[in-house]
Amino acid sequence: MKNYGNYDIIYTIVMSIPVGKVATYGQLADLAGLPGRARQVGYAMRVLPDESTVPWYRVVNSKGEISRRQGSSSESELEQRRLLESEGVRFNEQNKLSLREYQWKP
DNA sequence: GCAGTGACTAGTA
DNA sequence: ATACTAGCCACTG
Repeated sequence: MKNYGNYDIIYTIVMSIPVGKVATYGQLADLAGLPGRARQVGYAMRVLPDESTVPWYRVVNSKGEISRRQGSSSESELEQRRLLESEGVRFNEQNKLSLREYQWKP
């Protein structure tokens, strides 16, 4: 089995995001001691197994939008939005959320 | 080993 | 508001 690098640090930080809050890929990279490596955070989320308890859906991009996987249907995107809305996060008419309002500030 | 890819981002136009 | 760029670097074939 592959190691996929050591993403445990990233997963640990993601699991500490409070309910109803979000974090950006770049923010998580900084917190994990990997400044400028937001793409690695994205990869860490991509390889998460479905049965994982890591709240991947609380991770959004720097514009407050939900980032799309390659070739994804709109369903996974809607699922993420639905999970966030179930925690009280509200999206505007442009399918964006307010980082000023919801971004986690550790 | 090398080139292409990408749940990213800050900058520029 | 959109579009393109450079920088980023683990992973893949």
